[in-house]
Amino acid sequence: MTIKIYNTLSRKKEDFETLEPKKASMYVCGPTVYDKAHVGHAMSVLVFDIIRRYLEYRGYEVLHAMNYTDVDDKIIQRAIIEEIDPFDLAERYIQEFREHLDDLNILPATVYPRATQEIDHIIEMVQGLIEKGHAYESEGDVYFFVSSDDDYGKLSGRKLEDMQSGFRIDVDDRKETPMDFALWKSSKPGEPSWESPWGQGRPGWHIECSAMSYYHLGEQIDIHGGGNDLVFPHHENEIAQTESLTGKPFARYWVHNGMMQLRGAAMSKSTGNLVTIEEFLAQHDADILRMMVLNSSYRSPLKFSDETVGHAKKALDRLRSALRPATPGAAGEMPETLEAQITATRQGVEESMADDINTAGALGYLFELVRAINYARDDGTAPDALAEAQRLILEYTGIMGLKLDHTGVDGRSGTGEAAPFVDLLIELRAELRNQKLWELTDKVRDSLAELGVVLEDGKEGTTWRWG
RNA sequence: GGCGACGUGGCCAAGUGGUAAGGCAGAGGUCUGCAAAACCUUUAUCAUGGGUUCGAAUCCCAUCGUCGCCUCCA
Repeated sequence: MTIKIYNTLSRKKEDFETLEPKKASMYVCGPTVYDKAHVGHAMSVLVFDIIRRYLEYRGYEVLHAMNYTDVDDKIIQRAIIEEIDPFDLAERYIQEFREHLDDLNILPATVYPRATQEIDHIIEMVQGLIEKGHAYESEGDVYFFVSSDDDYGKLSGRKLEDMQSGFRIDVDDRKETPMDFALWKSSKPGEPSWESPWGQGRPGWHIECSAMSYYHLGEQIDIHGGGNDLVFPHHENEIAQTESLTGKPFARYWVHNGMMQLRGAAMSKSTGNLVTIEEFLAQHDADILRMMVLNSSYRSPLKFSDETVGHAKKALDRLRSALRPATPGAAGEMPETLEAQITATRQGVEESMADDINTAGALGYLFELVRAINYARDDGTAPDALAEAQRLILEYTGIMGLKLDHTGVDGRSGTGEAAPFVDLLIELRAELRNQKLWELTDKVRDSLAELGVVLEDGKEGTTWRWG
């Protein structure tokens, strides 16, 4: 089945065809590390993790690069305020981000390039652009000459004339034209800087990604991704730089995720409208955030609120409900409805995922299978006869990166070490039930519930799970 | 002001030409000491107004509204 993916460049879904068969190169713009990352960053990382997992499921070998911008104005500013070395500051947040990636069950990228470790490549690229007449040096800065790029604006759909007419009067004499952007910035005393043919300085924001993509993945790549707030100017400028140098199309598919919204506005570091990943994970299972992303379109805005978080949690519980074992002693055969639903789900999920990674559509089919499984269990279907459908749930949720095991808020996992104690309480409670001491019976259940343990009395006895 | 995206039931959200998936919440029921869970039944004509078409949530135009970008931001 052909994979279709939405390309920001063409504003259409396109058939996914890689430069090399069965190999996909993907460069995703990572964070600028000057502060704690928020769940919006996590969303972006999750989206591309899901895409990557899906491509691997479809047999692609994925070369995946995610960068850290570890030198820029914000980092320098922040370092001055905190009176620490900017490199230490960046390092601290990179380490923190790495831990988040791990907690969020993100597959490790092939490479994690950083601007400060690619200075030679960046300088080489800037020089190449100057030689080709696409950039010029001015008082120690180097600017990209936007007018030299005849298709500048093609990604964001802007025309140079429109932008310049609406542009504020820019009194920067160092630039030829107002839209020109810095490839290399001369440094002030005390700022991090590197030797260059144009004096001491540091790279501009956009060039680092062009350079890192070029040197780690090649002149041309299959997927270039990031949040849709990066379309302009960041990705527009990356295209301008790379294509002006190579004369070839840069990325085949430009993929952008929508913004996470909090209180009606995009989460943003600069406005402080955010929930950090740290705060989120202190209270919730990582699967919940992934579920929120999965249950909507990756390109649309995603609302973050107590309510939407709650929805995701419920949806996860529902998926897990399908994995509960068959009723003890059940020996029934697989009902036809379940068999039919397995086929329908398999087909539906495959079609949905191939259609621009439509995870929400795919989940719809999984939930239908959940219902069929639960129905079959109630109907007395034997464990073996449930197993195939349950395996399918695990297989597909696995492709989406869900774990479905329950890790409690404070790290207790699965049935874990608390199990013998809970079992003991259930045993005692069974005795109370026999004696019809309902008040005490209910008290045990309520008290356990407060500790996060949910008791459920069924025909074959009491079962429990983390709630 | 310019560019782009979007507007589906109480909430979240699929569906891009043939009479609306799924989740949550709600109502009724089965089961249960009660509850929970699970299961069954049930709840929409797709922002508004025009147009194209045998037929539109789905295409076109207009209006209203929301969001993003145009300065650093996933």
